[in-house]
Amino acid sequence: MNSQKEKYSELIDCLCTSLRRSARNISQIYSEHLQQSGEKINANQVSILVLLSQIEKETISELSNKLKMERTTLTRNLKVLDKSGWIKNYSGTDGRMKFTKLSKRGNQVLGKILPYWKQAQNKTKKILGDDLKLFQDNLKKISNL
Amino acid sequence: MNSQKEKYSELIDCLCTSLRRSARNISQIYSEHLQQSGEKINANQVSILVLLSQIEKETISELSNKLKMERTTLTRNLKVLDKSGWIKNYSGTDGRMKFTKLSKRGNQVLGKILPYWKQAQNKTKKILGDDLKLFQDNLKKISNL
DNA sequence: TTAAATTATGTGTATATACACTTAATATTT
DNA sequence: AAATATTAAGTGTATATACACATAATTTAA
Repeated sequence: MNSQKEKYSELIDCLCTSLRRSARNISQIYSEHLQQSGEKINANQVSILVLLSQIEKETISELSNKLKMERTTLTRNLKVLDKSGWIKNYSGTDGRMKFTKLSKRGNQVLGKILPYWKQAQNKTKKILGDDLKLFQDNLKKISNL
Repeated sequence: MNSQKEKYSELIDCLCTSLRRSARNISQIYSEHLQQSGEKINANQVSILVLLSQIEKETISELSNKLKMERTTLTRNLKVLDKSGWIKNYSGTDGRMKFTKLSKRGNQVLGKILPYWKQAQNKTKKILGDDLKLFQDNLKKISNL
């Protein structure tokens, strides 16, 4: 059945598949570099800590909006960060809300991994060369689809 | 501590984070379109079935190389496809190897989701416009980092 | 003010991902 | 041929992801 092969051949150039594949690989690259800091931390965890470093304290829902990450996914991700002592949780007047903040140790870890993150980022930028800005713009477009 | 905010501000433009975010979102888009076929299938599962449609039968290791997907990840992904009856497994003369092939039902499913996949793919292509080819090239570069 | 609707968050379940380790089979070495 | 090394695949564990559903607190409507 050679017709089958041709029937689905266009499905090979799937943009979703390509993006997932790239995300897998770049996650590996970044995480490998981060390992060299001696901290047991990965790229996804860093991205959340970085957001926390840029704000005072915010609710899970607000954070999930900014990260464009499903709220319940974030809940589970935060649990891991909490276990490592990198974040701190607070409650406010509204008993439903839960506020999250970067902890002192979380801040220290960010400082420690910074140079290794830079290495990974530079490595990636080098690959993209002049296409960097356009590439980032296109990623943003897809994130907002 | 405003200095902290500036100290890590460059970490916000993390290419890894952007790629992961885009991958999450595009996966949602594709999966939503695929749902409309009536089949309970997602974009990742399609990508594996598509690869299988292009080959005769291959070992897990060979498949994981072609997909650039960790072998043990693929093992688990194949288990899901097997449960749905979309693939078929064979053993060869070498008792260690396990060969996987698209099943008749798997082939049917691919035919059924094809138009919905096309919708998602066109939607994405439209967003990228003239940047499509360059974008794909850059994704490929990152996949091969 | 009590009932109903809304809101913020968490949990159950399933899939995706990857590393460390295990197991079984084949190939190589002695 | 038996011991050793290599190879192919699976399992344990942990994290990431997302949907459906549950729960608790607050707000709105009656």
